[in-house]
Amino acid sequence: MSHRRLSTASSLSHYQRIWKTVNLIPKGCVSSYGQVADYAGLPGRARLVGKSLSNTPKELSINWHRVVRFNGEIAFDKGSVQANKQRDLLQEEGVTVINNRVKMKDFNWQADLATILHSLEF
DNA sequence: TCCTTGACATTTT
DNA sequence: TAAAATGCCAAGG
Repeated sequence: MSHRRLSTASSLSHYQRIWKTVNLIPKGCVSSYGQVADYAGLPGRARLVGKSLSNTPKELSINWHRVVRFNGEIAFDKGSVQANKQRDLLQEEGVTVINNRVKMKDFNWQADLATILHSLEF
């Protein structure tokens, strides 16, 4: 194969960019699907973030639990196995989860541009 | 190529 | 505060 291009604008696929961005979220912080999409260079593609996380290969070990909805709500149904798992993982990191929801004002990740630009190597 | 789905977001009722 | 309507667009069938 002489030349293969995974996507039009980057050598990284959308999924790979998303996984990489998610792993930039610091311990003890959370981010929203839309925010991750923006930082990954895919504005307006929040749903794609969810899709890529659901398709994450097990061997990649992504910090999926640090991604919640824009209002701080955990995306899974309250009381579901997945929601409880995510809540436990977050609380282990010091993130308070009350009624299936995180206080975004307190825990939302504020990334600086330099971190993003440096980490995504484009 | 068309149609549906989705771990979402924003605006309007 | 809550629910509904809309917008969004890559993937998969």
